[in-house]
Amino acid sequence: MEINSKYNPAELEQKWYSHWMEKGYFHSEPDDREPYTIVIPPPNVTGVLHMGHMLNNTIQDVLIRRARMLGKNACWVPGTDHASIATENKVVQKLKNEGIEKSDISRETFLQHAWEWRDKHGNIILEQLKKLGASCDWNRTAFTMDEKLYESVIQVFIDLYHKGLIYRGVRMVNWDPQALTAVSDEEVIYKEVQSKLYYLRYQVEGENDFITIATTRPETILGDTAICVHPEDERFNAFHGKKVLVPLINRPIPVIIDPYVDREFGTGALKITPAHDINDYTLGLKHKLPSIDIFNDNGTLSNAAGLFVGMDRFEARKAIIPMLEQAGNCVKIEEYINKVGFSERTDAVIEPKLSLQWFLKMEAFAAKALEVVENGSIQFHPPKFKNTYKHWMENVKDWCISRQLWWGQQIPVYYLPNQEMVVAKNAEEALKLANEMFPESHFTADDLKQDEDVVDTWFSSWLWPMAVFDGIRFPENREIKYYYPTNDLVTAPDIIFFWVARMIMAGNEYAQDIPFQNVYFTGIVRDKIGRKMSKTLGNSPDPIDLIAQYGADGVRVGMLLTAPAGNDLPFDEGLCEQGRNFSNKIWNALRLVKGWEIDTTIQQPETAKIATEWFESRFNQVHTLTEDHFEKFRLSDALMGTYKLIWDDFCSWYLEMIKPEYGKPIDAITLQKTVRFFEELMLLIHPFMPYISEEIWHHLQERKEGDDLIISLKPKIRAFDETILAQFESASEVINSIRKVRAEKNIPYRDSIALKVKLNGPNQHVDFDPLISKLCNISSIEYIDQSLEGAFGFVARSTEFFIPLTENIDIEAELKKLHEELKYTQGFLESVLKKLSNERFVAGAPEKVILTERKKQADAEARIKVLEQQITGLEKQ
RNA sequence: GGGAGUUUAGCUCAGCUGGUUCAGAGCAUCUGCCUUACAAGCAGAGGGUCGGGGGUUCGAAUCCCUCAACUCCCA
Repeated sequence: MEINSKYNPAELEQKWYSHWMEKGYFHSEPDDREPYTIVIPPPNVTGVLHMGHMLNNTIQDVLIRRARMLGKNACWVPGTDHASIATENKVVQKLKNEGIEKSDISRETFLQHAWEWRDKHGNIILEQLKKLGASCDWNRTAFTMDEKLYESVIQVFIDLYHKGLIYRGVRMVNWDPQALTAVSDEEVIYKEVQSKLYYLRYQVEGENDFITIATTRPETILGDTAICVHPEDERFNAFHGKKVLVPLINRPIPVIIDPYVDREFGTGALKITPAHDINDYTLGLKHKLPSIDIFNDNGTLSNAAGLFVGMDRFEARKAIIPMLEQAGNCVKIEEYINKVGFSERTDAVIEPKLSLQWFLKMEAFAAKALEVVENGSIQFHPPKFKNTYKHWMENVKDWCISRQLWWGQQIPVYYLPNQEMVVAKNAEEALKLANEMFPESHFTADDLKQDEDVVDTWFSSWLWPMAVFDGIRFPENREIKYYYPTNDLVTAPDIIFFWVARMIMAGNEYAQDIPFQNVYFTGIVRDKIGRKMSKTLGNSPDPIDLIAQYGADGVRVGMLLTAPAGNDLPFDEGLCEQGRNFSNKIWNALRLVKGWEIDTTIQQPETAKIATEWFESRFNQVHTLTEDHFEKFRLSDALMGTYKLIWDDFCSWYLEMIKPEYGKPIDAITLQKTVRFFEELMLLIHPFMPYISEEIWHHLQERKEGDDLIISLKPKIRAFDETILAQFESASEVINSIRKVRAEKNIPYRDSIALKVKLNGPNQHVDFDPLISKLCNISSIEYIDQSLEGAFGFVARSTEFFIPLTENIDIEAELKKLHEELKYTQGFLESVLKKLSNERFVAGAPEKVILTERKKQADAEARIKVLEQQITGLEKQ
């Protein structure tokens, strides 16, 4: 059987993914095994796979595959969220292209379009995850607008309302006067704009004195309800407690005192317009100022403005200046650059606007959610995010949960003609409730008007770990009991509050338990010059192209190699190339092993026996280390450890050690052990490289139906022999030195050489002598008592090695090399002696440290002696 | 403006509560090799006064102070 010398992933990946799916290996049902559960951070249903998803889902797949191989009942629940803002935008846009305006169609019709859109485009991202190899339980694919999740959201809203935690209140939102909707903070783009700073003076009531303020929005003076100065700003002491008149309309407003004012900015006096600026709004609340909303929803001035009613806000700004100048209120105008928010959707200038919204009280939730992180019930990886979390939870603000949109869970509040409201899960119940509350009113269905708004998408995501198991509607059901709390959550730190914290809160409230035990925060994937990868910048490679080019395994390895938890990942295609090269390396190791003829009659050579013993220990040593890395969620270290075990220890050392001479067969014991090692290596690498490991697994042996790697148990950690590992270390030093001599002297590998050894202490590599011979093409190793003259040599630790050659030796060069080494060793010895002669060191340092220093001293002294002997020997020649 | 974090080889990062061989890894670089598994490879090599300064200590990349640069979050 001829195996291609280049590993070709595309075909094999398809083959194995289908096979795993057919066998139902990803599917989980509750049983008596220990569960291991991950819920996917549901990607946006409008999204396509980007590098952030690749990283995030690769990590989840590594964890879930590892859990499966540890014999746990692994369940990874996939799904998407409905992303109300983004999806609604897409649908509005699509309808617009078809000549349909959202305002011209009913809510029902719009939602039909939205569902159509979702059915058509909503699963792209999940299909892409399959290419990556994600072993999600696809039977459990969930969507935040699915009936059970939708109902859970409504149920929770109603419950929290009845608990008095949900209330309706006024709040400043980002208003888009063109789209006539509030937009979220994330949809506001701040741009630097060349504008003007107007200095306006307000007359003190009943006096001929003035106070001057600076503003970029002179038209908003019509909504002013105070002037604010800093309490310690002596320039304004005279104004404390007085009233001033708003220019043009002469409304008297108070001068208030608050340290919020930046004394350096403008004149040090600040106009306060609570209805149109978030900071002013806060100050207004604090000082109990009235709010005067001078704008209509479309950005024109309202009756409340008193002047310019019906005029656009920017027109009004132009119009007011001449009037102010004429009235003598305009002191000066300066050029000024400031940041202005624009709507991502319409590019209209965002107007901060007060509006009536629904809120959820957060304080009690936050306290409990903080506690479970502080007391370690939930662990963050890396732990530094505890600080961020704590800061958020201690400065929590009530959650505005309403959105002026249609795509989402509609708020279950019904308004009655008598200004009252009822909260119920549907119209029938609401009607029933309304008539129970007001029996004399005899309401009919038409009297009830449901709140137009939907809840924030996060208000469904926060229930995700429970709702996917239907644990909100049926808290006692078998699945929620079995799978919840989930084990690990993998997500990005920028949603630590939006999502992570809120899931913890919801878990406390509805399951009386944490939602997960560990939170692994990934970094942000950036491009080579440090920019965040984004669609708008166009600096993100298409992950699907990368997979086509390097294989899913290659890309997975590439992503993980430089992605320690919480650190940003400067992405470089070279990393995927490294991953691909590694696949190829493994592939070629297979070709080598499969190429050997077996001869059951031959004895196992001594070299192979030592090699298998050594590798057995080496494997277990590295295995132990990688397990530790896994436990600490240091996945890139775990991967690198396994990578080097395969590439360096297995391929470069072990296979070379046991390799039969060209054309010669291999003995049965060695081959059988080698195949087993190879299998175990594939078991270790499988979570990182699922495809190639499965493929190799099936090449190594004939497998029975269902004997697949993905469901095999990973090896148990076994003890390892430190002595043989130390011997190898010693032997590898010798081998390296011989190779160096060969390289320096241009001695080709095919020319065998003799090696003479003069021991000056214990022989630390004796068992490996046959391997030294084999790997360095040594014809004979001879132990001698006298230094050999006229030979090349080197000193490893305190043992001298000589390679007799016919070639002339450059004595000068050899001497120079020896002198350098001697000088270095002497310097080293000196520093050790300095330490040891320091009384305070000897008195203060622990016994162990002193012992190692003594050993360093002895080793250095022995080595110096040997080097000096060699030098005198050479000098005699 | 407030808070958090980062600063170790050309790049990306390890380095746990200060103490083993004079600071490690991967990639990149350089040198030599088409050696019959692999040039997507093999065998070697070079490269860091651990951001600057100060301090504590017998001893500091590791603790403290200070300065600087960068990043993120909040405002």
